[in-house]
Order: sequence, then structure tokens, then C-alpha cells
Amino acid sequence: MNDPIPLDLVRLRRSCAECSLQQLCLPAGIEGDDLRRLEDVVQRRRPLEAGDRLFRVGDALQSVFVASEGTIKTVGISEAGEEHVLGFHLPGELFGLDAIGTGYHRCEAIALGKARVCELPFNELAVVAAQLPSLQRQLLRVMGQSSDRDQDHLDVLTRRQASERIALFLQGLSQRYRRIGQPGDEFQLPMSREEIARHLGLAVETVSRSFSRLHEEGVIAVRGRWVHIIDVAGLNAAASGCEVEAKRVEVVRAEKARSPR
Amino acid sequence: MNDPIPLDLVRLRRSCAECSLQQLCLPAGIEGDDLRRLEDVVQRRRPLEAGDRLFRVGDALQSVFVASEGTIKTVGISEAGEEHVLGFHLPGELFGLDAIGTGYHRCEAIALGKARVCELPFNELAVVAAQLPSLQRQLLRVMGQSSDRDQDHLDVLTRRQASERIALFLQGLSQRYRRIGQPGDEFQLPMSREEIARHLGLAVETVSRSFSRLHEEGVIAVRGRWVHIIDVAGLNAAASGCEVEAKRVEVVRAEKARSPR
DNA sequence: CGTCGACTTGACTAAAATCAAACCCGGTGG
DNA sequence: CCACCGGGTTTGATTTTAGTCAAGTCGACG
Repeated sequence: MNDPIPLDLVRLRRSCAECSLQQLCLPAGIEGDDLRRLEDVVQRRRPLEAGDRLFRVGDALQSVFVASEGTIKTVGISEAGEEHVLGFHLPGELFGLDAIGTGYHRCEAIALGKARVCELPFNELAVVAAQLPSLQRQLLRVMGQSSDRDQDHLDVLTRRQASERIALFLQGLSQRYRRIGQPGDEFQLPMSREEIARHLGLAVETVSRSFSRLHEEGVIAVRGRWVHIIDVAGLNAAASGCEVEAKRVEVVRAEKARSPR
Repeated sequence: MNDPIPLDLVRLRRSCAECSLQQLCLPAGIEGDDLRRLEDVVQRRRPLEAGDRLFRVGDALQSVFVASEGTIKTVGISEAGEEHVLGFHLPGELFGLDAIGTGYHRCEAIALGKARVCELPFNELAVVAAQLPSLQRQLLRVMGQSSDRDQDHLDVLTRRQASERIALFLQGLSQRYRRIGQPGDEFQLPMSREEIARHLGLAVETVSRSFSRLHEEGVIAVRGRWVHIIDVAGLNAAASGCEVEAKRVEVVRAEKARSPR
């Protein structure tokens, strides 16, 4: 609605050197002059509001992005017009690489809530990377990490049990939150059930039911978008498909004890 | 069993400049001296036999690879010990990038039959790429294409209907065969049903049944690993989930007409 | 307080997994 | 030459699971 308040402007100008994500992001391991040259490439952006788009399908590659606050989702659109969520990008995570192969974006990037990103014009980045071996190495590494997240997603999607997918999804989020210094056992989901469903290839109802079941089993506590991971071992078990059965039997038994008949 | 015959040795030595895949592979758009410098990095390999492994989970990143003849599969292994097939790599396709993020391979690469690959020691490649902007650009592009294939795979896995997954899988293979100058409408599958199943997140039986159904519908002809795509439009329809219904109804009707009662 | 959207829950249905049994085909050895 | 394996593959019957449709419930917000 109104212009960014002064504080925002200050943060907007904040350099990579001062950024709390520095060690997780592209600048990791880059120092001195090299870091300053990288900073010249990085454009900091005005805050994004929920639903704001950074790029759309078919847009020519201009920049790649790093989330710096909030969460961005990337969404692919099938010919039938169905959307599926390719990834959720937390602070420090690079995205927008999908355009590198063809030169055009294959998906679109949308802010899930108030968010902020750093934009890196790709051509400039490539030029500077060619000049700075440390940056080239780091760029490749960060690109690789981005592929690793895609791989993890793939891993999740090959699981047949909905409960496994949900458990793995939560585990993954948990780890990623810890990585950025936030509690991994208690957090607010930045995305809706619908978005989780379209990320995991499930129906919304199935997502909801899986959450409920994990809750009943005492593995997690959920209330709306608030999640608390109570039993890490239990979540691991659920993620690998085994022992969940035993757990459930236990719960059912407890239930029967409470209300015989 | 016995040593490679002389012909093989000749092919082994063949340079990128003489390679039929040149325009599809890393050297595309690289010429003269630059090409010679790239060739210095590329190591050509002895032929691989079915089941030969190029790297295993946990191996440190040494090289990335390009298939040059035959097909290589990459296989990820879940904690539970289940294998799932991450990708099939046809001639001209780069793989082994999975180690770039962490420095260690997350999957293993196995030849599906007699095959041949070009090996590119990653560090050398990175050094040369830093010196040759054309190679750096091309390397990024080829890496992007590799991600694009992963993305396509992901696309396939989010489809709920088994028939859609199979149809998309066949479409994808068809395109990729055409790309390397082989007929896209008639080919031998280099992989088993089991491997297809583990690639698509389905049971073997489901894969088999889906093939059979597409066959009955007259969309494709299958006999063992031999596949002939008869009705491209039909395959497209099956891939996007719609109209298959109509097709099937038709077939059922025809069936009834043939054997009333 | 009412309304709207997001989420949950239940009943039913459709689809794929599973279990089990044949089948096909290339290779082996009698 | 043919009988007999044994793998990969197909097919059938049954069970399990998630999808679908339809009601609710919850919670934020005007």
C-alpha cells in the first residue's frame, strides 16, 4: 500500500557482507575484493507481497534469485492447465535455474507471503564467475544444492504411501529451517494444504488426513499451519514406511481401552 | 572377455570433432583451439558391459560423464534399501552432476547393456571452463538441460494415472531418440519393465498392464522390449489423461461387437 | 454476528498394489 | 532335436489405498 518505511530501505541496501545468510548463500567462502565484485551484481529488491510473481512460464532468462526473507514457490503448469508446485524456496536458497537449459523459464515463481529476494542478473553473474574461480566454484556448488533439493523432491514423489511423503516433507522442511538458524522442531508452514498437496502429488484431503494421523499417533502436533515435531524417531519411521503400522495398532488399542465397545 | 578389437581402439581415440554427437553434446558451438582444449579434458573409456558401475553412492566427485553409446541408468537408494531409477541417459546426455552440491555422489550409475561413455574430470573441466567463456556457457547450458530432464521426470511422477506416466515416458524417450537421429516411432527399450516401474514409481504389473492397454487401444504396438508408436495423437491424449476414456469405451464397444455375450 | 475461505472429516468409489499363477522365449543340456 | 529350465513378462483375482464427492468445522476479518 504505502512506500517501504526507512528501515526497509536500510535493509534493502544491506550488503552481502552484512547478510545473516552469508555463510549459506552464494558469498560463502568468498572474501575481500571478490565479495565486493559479487555484491555489484546482486540487486536487492523491494519487498514482495503474497502472490507477487518474479517470473512466468516462457519469460526469457534474466536473473536467478535467492530468497532472503519469506518463502517463494515455483509452480509448473501442465498442458492441461494443472499447476504443480515444484519447490518451496526458503531464505538462502537459489531458484530460477530452470531457464538455464533453454534460456526460457519453464515455471513461475510466486511469493507465498511477504517476502524478499536478491536478484542476480544471470549474464553479469556468469561474467564475474568466469573471472573469479572462487565464485565459479561456489556458483556450481549452490546450483548443485538446488538440484539436490529437486532430487529430494523426486525421492519423496516415488514413495507410494501418502504418509511417507508427508513425513519426508516435514523432515526436509525441518532440516532446512535448522540450516537457517530457526527451530527445526516447531514452525509455521508458509504454504497451504492445497500447495502441499500439489507439491507431493496428493489430494488435499489426503494431506489433511495424513497430518491428522501423525497427530493422533503423537508423532507431531498440528494446528492449522503451526507444526511441532514431537517424536523425531517416529517421524523417521513414518518416512521410511515401516513401524508406522505398529504405532497405529497401538493407538487403536488405546482407543479401544478408552471407549470399550 | 577378450581385449577390445582394433576397431574399438580407433573409436576410443576418436576426437570430439569427429563425434557424431558433437552438435548435441558439450562441444556444440565450440570451435578451433577451444575445442582442442576441451578434447584434452575428455577421456574416452573402454566399453562397458551390462551392469558395470561408473560410480556408487558416497563416491567423491571425480568426473561427470556423457553417454556416447548405449544407455546408462542412475539409481538412488533409499534408507530402506529400495532402489529407484532416477534417470536413463542416452547418447549425448550428461550425468553425474548429482555430486556437485555436496562433492559426493548421491546415486550410482550402471550400464544397461553394452555401452560407452566419455569421462570429464570435473576439476579440469571447471578450470578450462573458467578460461573459455564459450565452454562455460555451454557447460551451464548442458547442466541446465540435465536439470530439464529431471524436471520432466518430476512432471511425470506427479501424474496420478499410471497410463499417463507410461505415455509421457514413451513420448519423452521418443523425442530423445529423434534428437540423436534415431527413429522416434520405433525402438528397442534398453531397460526392463522392472526398471521402468522403479523409474515411474509404479509396480511392475501396473507398467505391464498399461503397455497392454495402450496396445489394445491401437496407440502403440509392443512386443517385449520392442515398441512401435502408431498413433501419436492417441499417445498425446493418453499423456494428458483425457480422451483415453473415450478410446477405451470405443475398444470395449468393438469387443462386444466381436463377441456378443 | 455473519461470511468466506481454508481445513477437516466421513462415506463411497476408483485405481493401483499385492498375491498368485501362467506364459513366452532364449539358452542349456540330455 | 527336443525337453527343460529360469528370467522377465503378462494376466487374473483380491485387497489396500488414495481420490472423489459432500458435509461439516474452524478461524480470521469485516
